[in-house]
Amino acid sequence: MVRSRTAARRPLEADRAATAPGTRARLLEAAGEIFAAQGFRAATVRDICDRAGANVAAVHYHFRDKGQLYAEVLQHAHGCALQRFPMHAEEGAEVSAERRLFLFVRAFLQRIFDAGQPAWFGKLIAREMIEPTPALDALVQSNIRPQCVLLMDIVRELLGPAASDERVRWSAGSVVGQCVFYHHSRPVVARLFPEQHYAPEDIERLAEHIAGFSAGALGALRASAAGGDARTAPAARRRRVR
Amino acid sequence: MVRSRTAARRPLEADRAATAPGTRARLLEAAGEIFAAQGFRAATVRDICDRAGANVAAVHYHFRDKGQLYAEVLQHAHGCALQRFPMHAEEGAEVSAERRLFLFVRAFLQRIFDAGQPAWFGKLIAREMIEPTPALDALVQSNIRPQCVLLMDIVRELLGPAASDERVRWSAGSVVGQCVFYHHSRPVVARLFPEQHYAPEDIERLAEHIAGFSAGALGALRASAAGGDARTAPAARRRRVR
DNA sequence: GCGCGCTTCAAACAACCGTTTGAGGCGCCC
DNA sequence: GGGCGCCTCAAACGGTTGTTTGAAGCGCGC
Repeated sequence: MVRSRTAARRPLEADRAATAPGTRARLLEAAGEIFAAQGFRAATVRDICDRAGANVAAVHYHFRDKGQLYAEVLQHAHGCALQRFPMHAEEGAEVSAERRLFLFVRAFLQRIFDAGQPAWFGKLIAREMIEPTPALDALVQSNIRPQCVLLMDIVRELLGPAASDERVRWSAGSVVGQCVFYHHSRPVVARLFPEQHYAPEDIERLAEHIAGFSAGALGALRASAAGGDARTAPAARRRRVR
Repeated sequence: MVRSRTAARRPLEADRAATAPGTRARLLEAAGEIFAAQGFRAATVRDICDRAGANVAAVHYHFRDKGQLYAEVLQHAHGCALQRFPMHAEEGAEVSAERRLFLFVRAFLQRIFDAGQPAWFGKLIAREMIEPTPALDALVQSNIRPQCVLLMDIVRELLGPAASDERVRWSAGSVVGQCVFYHHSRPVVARLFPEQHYAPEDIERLAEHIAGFSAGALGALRASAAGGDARTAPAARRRRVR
C-alpha cells in the first residue's frame, strides 16, 4: 500500500530537522506519546513507528537506536513546554500575596492537567522522578528552580519575616505537594473518588481549595509563631481568598 | 549443587505461607526489590528467581504467573509497612483530632521513607502511580481505602460538621499530597534543596510541619465557613499541635 | 538518460522473555 | 517399605523485542 507523501522536497545541504512534518518529526511526536504512556522499556519501536506511519527501520536510520530516540524526545518535550508555558503571570502591578498564591497554584494545575499538544510532557517528567536520567539536572536548573523561588517569595511574604528558611522551604513544598498530588497519584484518586474530574472548571475550583487551604495554614503558622494568639500580627489576619 | 535446606517440616493441611523462609517467602522478598528497582515490565522472572535462589518454574508453581506474583508483592509490602508503623503508638483512650492528625502523618511518612526491611515499598507505590497495573485495584480496595476513610474522619472532625463532602475529600488530599511529595518528587527536591535529609529525626520534624500546616489550614477553613470570623466556632480555635 | 545520495520498505535475525512440561527428589503416613 | 503429595529442577516452547539487511523508490545534478 502507498501512503500519501507530502514530504522531502528539500535541498541536499539542509538540516534534517528543518523540514516540515517529515518522518523524523512524526517519530518524535509519536515516541513522546508512547514513551509517556508506556514507559521506555514497555514502549515498542513497532508501536511508535505504526503511530508515526513509518517503517520499523526508520528509528535506526534517523536516530541510532531506541535509547537515542528517547533522549531526543526528552529534549524536544522540554523545548515545547518551555515556550508553551512562560512562567510570568500576566497581571498588572500590585497584587496581594494571597492572590499571587492563587495565581501560582492555578497556573501550576493548568500546566499539569493541560490536555493540549505536549500533554505527555508531565508524564515524562513523572517518570524521570522514579528513574532520573542525566537530563533531569538541566531541567531543574532552567525550568523548575525559577518557579520554586517565585513560590518561596510568595510563601515568605505570607509567613511573615520571622519564618525560618526551613519553614519557608517546607511550606512551599506543602503547596506544591498538594498540586502535584492529583496528577501523580491520579490512579489511586480515580479509584477512591470516581466523581473527581479535571475539566477546566474543576481545575479552577481545585485551585481555589488548595490556595485557600494553604493561605489559611500560612496565616495560622504566622500567628502561632508570633507568640500564641495573644496579639495577632497585622498581616496574619485571615482574609477570604478570591 | 545442593542448597542448604531449612524448610518444609510442616503438616499437610497448613497454609503454604505459614512456613518460615521457604521458596515462596524468598520469592516475595526478591521480587519486591527487583520490581521496585526495575519496574514490573523491566523486571524478569529469571532475575527474581536467581536472587531468590529458586528455579524459574517456582514462580509458576507458587504464584500463577508474574502478574499474580506482583500483586501479592504489593499487598505483602503494604501489609508489612502497616504493621511496622501503626498509627496508634500505644496511646491511651481519648486523643484529640489534632494529635490523631499528627500521628497519621508521622506514620505515613515513616512507612514511605522507611529504610528498613521493605524499603522498596514506597518505590513500588510510586511506580503504580504513573503506571498502574491491574494489581492496583485490589490494593486500593483492601489496603488504601481504609486508611483513606481513617484520614477523612480526622479531617471531618477538624473541619466541623458544616464541611461539604467535597471539602473533606480535597482536604484529605491536601494532607496526603504534602506527605507523598517529598518521596515522589525526591529527585527534584534533592537537586533544589540538598540540605534536606530523611533520617528519623528529620521525618519527625517534617511530620510536625505537615500536621501543623494542615491543622492550621483546617481550622482557618472551619472558621471562614462559619460566617466570616465574627464568631469563631468553639472547636475552630487554633491549638498548638503537640 | 544516468548515476548518485537520501529515504523507505518488507523481511529476516538473534536474543530474550514468560510460561509450560515432564521427570524426579524428598518427607510423611498408612 | 511403598504409595502419595509437595516441591524443585533443567529444558524447551512460543511469542515478542530491538536491530539489521539488502533492495528499491525518488528527486536531482550532470
